[in-house]
Amino acid sequence: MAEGDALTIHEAAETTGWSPRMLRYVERSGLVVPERSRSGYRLYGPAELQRLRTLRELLERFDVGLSEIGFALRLRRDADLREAVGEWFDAQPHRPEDVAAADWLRWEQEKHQRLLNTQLMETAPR
Amino acid sequence: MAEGDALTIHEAAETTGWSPRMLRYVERSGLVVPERSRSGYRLYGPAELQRLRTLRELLERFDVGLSEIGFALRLRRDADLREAVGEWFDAQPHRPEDVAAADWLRWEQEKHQRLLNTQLMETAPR
DNA sequence: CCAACGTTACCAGAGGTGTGTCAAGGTTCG
DNA sequence: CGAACCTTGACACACCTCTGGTAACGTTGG
Repeated sequence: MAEGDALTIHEAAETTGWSPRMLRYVERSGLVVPERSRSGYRLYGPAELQRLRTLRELLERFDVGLSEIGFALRLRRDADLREAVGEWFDAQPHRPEDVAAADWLRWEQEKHQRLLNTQLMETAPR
Repeated sequence: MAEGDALTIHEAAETTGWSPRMLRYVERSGLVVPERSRSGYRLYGPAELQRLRTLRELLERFDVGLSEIGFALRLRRDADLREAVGEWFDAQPHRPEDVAAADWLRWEQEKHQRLLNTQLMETAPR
């Protein structure tokens, strides 16, 4: 055990529901980056643990991926990008929202349906 | 040619630099959704053409993908999601970003140093 | 009528994401 | 010292993104 109330990666994994593998992956995505001990061990403090738990909830609740939150982070940091994207959206003369939204929704539903189907195929091959 | 000054998918492809295949893909992503003729043909008007050109520039300039702009669109439309993501980012007590980045860099350097040391130990034990 | 175009629905292949596992080696601590 | 951790790196696999095809079939216009 190391100094302070910081947990090692395995301990952090157990209390947050992530796997150690995924904690390293999350770190690489830049979303939760723990401190390091002198010898290089990751040290997860209470703040990181909380952040990991809420991140998990966020991903599940909205069915988004790490890369998407990573892009949101990029949007938040890069003012040029944020502005350019905003301008592109704002430059809609007759905003096709409703039609597009309906289409998008249908597509999403179909995706989930496909996923569900394959899962059913796997778990109930009888 | 159809009614008005609308172009068919092939014509639109030529003047915007996308391929017909990609125009359908862009449509499915919800970013540029053209009107349809009575028989189902896609009709690209001047607004859509401009939108396609600027979208192209946006993607190249920032090296992002359609799915990422699609996520930005989702962020813009879904207030719940936008708020949740914002809260998650804001709930950073001591924002580890800068420190963590610096720390990581230091760690990398040290690792290389250690590696170099061990290599020296191994290759020059004579 | 028929050539040339449109539609959807598939297959395919390269590259990224998400996740597990394993190997080779360093660290901690009883 | 030795067990039980930790580190990075790599292989593997399934799914998604992006992009190109091809097939089967409907539409348009000379």
